[in-house]
Amino acid sequence: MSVTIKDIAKAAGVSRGTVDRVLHNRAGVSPDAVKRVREIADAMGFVPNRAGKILAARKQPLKFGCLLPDVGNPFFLDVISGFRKAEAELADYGVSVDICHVRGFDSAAHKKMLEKMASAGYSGICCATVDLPEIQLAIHSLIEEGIPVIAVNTDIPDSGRLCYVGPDYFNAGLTSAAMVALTAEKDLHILVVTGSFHIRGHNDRIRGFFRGLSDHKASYSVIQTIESSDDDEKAYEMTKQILRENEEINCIFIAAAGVEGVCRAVQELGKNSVTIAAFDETEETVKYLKAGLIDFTISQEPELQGYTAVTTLFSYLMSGGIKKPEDFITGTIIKVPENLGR
Amino acid sequence: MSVTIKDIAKAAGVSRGTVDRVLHNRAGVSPDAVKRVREIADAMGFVPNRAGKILAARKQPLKFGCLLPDVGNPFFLDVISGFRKAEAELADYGVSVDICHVRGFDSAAHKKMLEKMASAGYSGICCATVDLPEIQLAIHSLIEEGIPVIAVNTDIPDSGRLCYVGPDYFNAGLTSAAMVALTAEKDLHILVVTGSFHIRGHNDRIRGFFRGLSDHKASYSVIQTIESSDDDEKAYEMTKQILRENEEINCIFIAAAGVEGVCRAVQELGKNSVTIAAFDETEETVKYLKAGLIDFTISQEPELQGYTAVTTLFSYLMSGGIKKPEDFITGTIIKVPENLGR
DNA sequence: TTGAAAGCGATACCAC
DNA sequence: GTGGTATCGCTTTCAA
Repeated sequence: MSVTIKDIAKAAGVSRGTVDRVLHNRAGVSPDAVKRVREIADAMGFVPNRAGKILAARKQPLKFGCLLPDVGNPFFLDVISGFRKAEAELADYGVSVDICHVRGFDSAAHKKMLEKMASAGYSGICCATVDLPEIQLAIHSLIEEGIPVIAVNTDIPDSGRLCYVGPDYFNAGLTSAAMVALTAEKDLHILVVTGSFHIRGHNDRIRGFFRGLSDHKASYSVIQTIESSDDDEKAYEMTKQILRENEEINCIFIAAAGVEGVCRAVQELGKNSVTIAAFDETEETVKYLKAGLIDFTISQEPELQGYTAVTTLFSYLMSGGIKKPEDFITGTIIKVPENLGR
Repeated sequence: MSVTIKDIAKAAGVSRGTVDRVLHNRAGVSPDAVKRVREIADAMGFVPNRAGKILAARKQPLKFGCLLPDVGNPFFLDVISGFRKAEAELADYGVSVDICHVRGFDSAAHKKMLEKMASAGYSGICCATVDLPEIQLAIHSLIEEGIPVIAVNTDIPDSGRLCYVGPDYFNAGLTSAAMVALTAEKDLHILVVTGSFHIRGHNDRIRGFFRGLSDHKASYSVIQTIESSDDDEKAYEMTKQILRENEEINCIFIAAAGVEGVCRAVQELGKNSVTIAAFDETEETVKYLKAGLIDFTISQEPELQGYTAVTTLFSYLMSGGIKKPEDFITGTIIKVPENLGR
């Protein structure tokens, strides 16, 4: 059996209350007692018992807030189900999770939501937001108010966030290139469709992709790079036009949403031999994978992201915020029709 | 806040002790009280609080036993690290895990170990063993003694085991075929190297593979099927000879261990254009993936298997063994050099 | 057949 | 500054 507060109290010749005060760096203990308790606790290798903590903590239940740019973006449904799974698992421990929805990636809207969340009484916050200076500042002030923040899906390194939980976008691009190199013709003429030139994840995927092609000594040329703004209609129109004007295109790299639009254009033009590289396991990518238009997609364990973010926040608070948790990088998952959904 | 035993006791006009007795189907309660408590508990939607249970349960700590055929088989190292991870996470809750090592798949040795484990005082057992009648019986008697058993990595359907935690071997074969179809030439001349003709997982992978090739309308012929007994030396000798005698072989499907031997033979003969399909992310497959001899391997989340088996057993016991947990099928994970280790 | 009470480990709060 | 004590939800034991 492991060491308890009671053991320490006895060994130090003080009461459990005093030990608790020392362990939580609370004022009102004589320097002498502080020193003795600290030493004994260290010597005995004290680790607080989670079950006991949790039970005692039920008097002040924990509420977490999760910010998501998910209105109109089905990808985040899986992240949400991860949040909910964690909430269900931690319900006994007095944890509840609020989801705060925002449409798109408008930084003003995100900032406003973060400010609103600051005064909602959350014990911790998970957010998938944009890495821009005003957001970094908003997160900074949350942290100064003592609310820990975890960056989910998109990192915000200079914000003081506790840690990052999400994919390695560069590696996903790299892996996509490996799959293209295995699959496709040697002479690639590529159309790149990105979501936004300003979102780092998209850029990292593209960088990774071309690095990967180089690593594989593939000969390739980029015919054009377009921005879909995650809008299928726009992606459709632009793709169709560009494919008409550039017969030689034999590979389309879709760094973000817009899959439906691109695929529709390809299908209508009957260009079935074009290799399409996509990301994530959404309704659209699944549809076109099954249809055989897309050969593979690279996914990123979205549900695990949501789940891990919440449980990490909980563990952090339960351990008294001693040490910052490590970043959690989710897998680079290759999906072909055969292993969809598993 | 949720319903507690105290709430029920008050509502039913009995003591907490009586409620507890009813909830655990213990004798010594008047039929009248039983009925009332049951009804009220149901009506109020009582769900026992894990933290409370765990804390009270510390007086009788839980010990789990895990049977593994891992002596000489590096694949199981990852499964073990999953067991250890779960143990560390549940240490606060009084859980400890013993690993019982067995060499190979000799059913007599497995049976003996299971019998030994029966009298070691375990509250639950996880086992990766062989699906043979004598083992089924041994597991049956464990269960009759009230020790729940979870099958890890290899299912033993007719044993009364609580559930199965492991991969879908057939799907792994199917997915392997899809990768070969993407990668390789159209006219396949295949050498199949299996571990044992008697292990279902290996057979399922092979079945899945050929089903997948058919689905992809690949034209193929099987030149030969050999049994490596997970022995690299044997695999090396046989592969070398067969490759010499059958120049046309352009694809080797390795359903189990023996990767090192096969690859060495291929390398020595300079047959670098042969497509090799392998399984798992072991030291050997990683080595030959990086060397470019293997294009891809299909992995199965071994660590997650170990982790899930133990946590599932724990949850089951903590919930009072109310309902059998669901099977947990781990992912069919495609690994290329780029996404190794993530 | 039942109730009351003593824990499990950590925390909060009220006395002194 | 400090000790004592009630509490979180559940289990177990001892009396009655």
